[in-house]
Amino acid sequence: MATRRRPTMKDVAEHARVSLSTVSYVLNGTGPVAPERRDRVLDAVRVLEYSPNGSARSLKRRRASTIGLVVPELTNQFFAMVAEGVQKAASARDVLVVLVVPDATEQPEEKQATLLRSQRLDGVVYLSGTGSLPTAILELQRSGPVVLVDEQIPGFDLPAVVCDSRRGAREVARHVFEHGHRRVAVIGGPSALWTAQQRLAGYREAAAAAGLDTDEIPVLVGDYRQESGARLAAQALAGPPGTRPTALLCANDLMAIGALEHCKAAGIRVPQELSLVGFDDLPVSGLLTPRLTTVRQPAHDMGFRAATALFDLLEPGDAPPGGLGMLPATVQLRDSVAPPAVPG
Amino acid sequence: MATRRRPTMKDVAEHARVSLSTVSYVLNGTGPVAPERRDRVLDAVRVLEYSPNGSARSLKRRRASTIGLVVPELTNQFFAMVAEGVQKAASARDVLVVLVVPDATEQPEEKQATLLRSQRLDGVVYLSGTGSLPTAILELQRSGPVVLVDEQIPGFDLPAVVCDSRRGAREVARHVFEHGHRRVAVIGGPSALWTAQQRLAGYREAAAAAGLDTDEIPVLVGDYRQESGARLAAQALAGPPGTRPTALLCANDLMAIGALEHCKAAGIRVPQELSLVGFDDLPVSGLLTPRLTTVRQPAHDMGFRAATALFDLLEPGDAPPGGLGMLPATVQLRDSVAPPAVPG
DNA sequence: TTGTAAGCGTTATCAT
DNA sequence: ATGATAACGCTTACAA
Repeated sequence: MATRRRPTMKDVAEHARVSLSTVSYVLNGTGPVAPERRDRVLDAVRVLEYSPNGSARSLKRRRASTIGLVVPELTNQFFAMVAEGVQKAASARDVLVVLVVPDATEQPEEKQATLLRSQRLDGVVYLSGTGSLPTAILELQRSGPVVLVDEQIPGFDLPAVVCDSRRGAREVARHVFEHGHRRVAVIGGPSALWTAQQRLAGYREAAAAAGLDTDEIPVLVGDYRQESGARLAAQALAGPPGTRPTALLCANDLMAIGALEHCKAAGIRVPQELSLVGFDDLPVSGLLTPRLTTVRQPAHDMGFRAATALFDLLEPGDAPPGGLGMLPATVQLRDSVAPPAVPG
Repeated sequence: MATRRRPTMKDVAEHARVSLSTVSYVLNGTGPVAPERRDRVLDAVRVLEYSPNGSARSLKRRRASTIGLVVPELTNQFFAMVAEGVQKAASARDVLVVLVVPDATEQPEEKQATLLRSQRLDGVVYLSGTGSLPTAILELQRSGPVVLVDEQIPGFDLPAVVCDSRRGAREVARHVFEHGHRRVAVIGGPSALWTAQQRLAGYREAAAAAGLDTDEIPVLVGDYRQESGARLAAQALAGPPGTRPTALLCANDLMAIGALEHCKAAGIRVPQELSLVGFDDLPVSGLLTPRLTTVRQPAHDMGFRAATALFDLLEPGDAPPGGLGMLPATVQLRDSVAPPAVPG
């Protein structure tokens, strides 16, 4: 059987015995069309199973109705939740979402910028997540609208949707100090990342409020991945029980999970011998033993808002591009924090 | 500042003082161009920061260099892993991946088919995952190439990448029976799904081999979600300890996790009082207490292969479209299985 | 080796 | 209310 050519508007026009423009008017609801003729067109569309060619539309309209979503990985559930939020907002507007996962093995920024410049993407929701230099984002931003999620660049105020990491970190740390911990260590995120800085600042504020010397608190720098959590926990807990930290403040759940795994392997009981807190509230965190005390980020909502902000940027006049305030990060009290074995 | 129009090939041609086609030849490596002129073109491209308009290309080439990935949700890590595999294969070919997450609240099949027909997508990798009628997929398939993942439609042999669920299920169940369990219950997946059927069949084979009457084994039908696992576990374990099952065969990890949560809440110790197995080997499963005995599906690889198969379908002649054999599913022995408290 | 010109399938402007 | 017709930016015969 010969595979038939897909019908074009021309075919529809001929079938309905009207002109090309009439078909276009009907399809887009622009321009007036006599009821009888519009029915003929609609019929033809149905009969021929016509559907408009997206590439031609994009070319003519100068808009792809597609946005990009840059995430470092999908298996991190936080990113997955953000992605679902983005997808939901886009779907409501009949906009496609292209998944961009920068290959770790290459310099991805140039490729992304090219992609954005190629007009196949109208804009980008960007979640650097791990590492990635701020300057690269600035470069990207020259090619088209970019909205940052879970990230911010202090000097330049790019649109960004973040939550109040500093406050969340401060509160969860306060909870730890209120249990009487005095020797704590921080397992932080990549120091280039805004979230890592904010969380560290939050921890320090809480420590200061608890009367500790913040300079005395060891800060081990991880990369937000589970493995680094395990490795750094091992490092932090190397000393004898009497001198090592009684609590670990982990800048995200993944590293807290790594730390917890280390403790299990090393026979350190949590929370009896060591208290542990994370950040993100991944779905898994409530399933661990002990259930992890952490800070919830409204991931889905963040993604949704970021996409919404991007759309506002793309069609000015619709709504003010503002409104990307700071979302709340809420402490989830669970079982991984207890008073230190030896108070003081 | 006035925002400057993006450069087109025409601009490049003028800047380089060559014709349009010469630029095209250089950019696509088609047609011979004198070294000196090619440099002029490349220079112009750099100076003007030109990058080709993707929509125009797609229109002319009749190919969007974009595929769709249909997944029910991203927060399920199995799907996320598949997605990463798809993304990786696509990225290697400079093909974009559009994320399609069917909204549960509407009939998505028609929308997807329209999308595929609109030529914005060259093909689709389809993971129904939960529910979704096979017939809908057949309909979709009329609009363009579709490769199924983790799913199969018995009658019609659509290209599909699956792993050997039946064998995996049989082996993990055998492991349970070898511990001496006689009273077991199955928490199965949606009966319309191939994977659910296969796993159930595997469990039954193992039961038969262990000398049990397969008709005696209660099968509770879940939906592959955590909540249904919890609910069905409660139902299965409602009886007194002497008569209720001593082991639960769960058709996926999510339901096993739900079952485990129920047991914790109900004070049933796993594996001492109840053995539990899952299927999928989600990253979280090894972090649970007890660590979940389950069957690993090579999710990433499945996604990668599915995408690869789709590309083969799209450019015939490159490689034979075959090769989507059945991948192995391997049992992961961990801590959630133990002999029943009261043997026999 | 280089250039001209005819589409690709839409949308939008302008007459009618 | 309807219909020619000119773009949109690119690829590709075909001509030179």
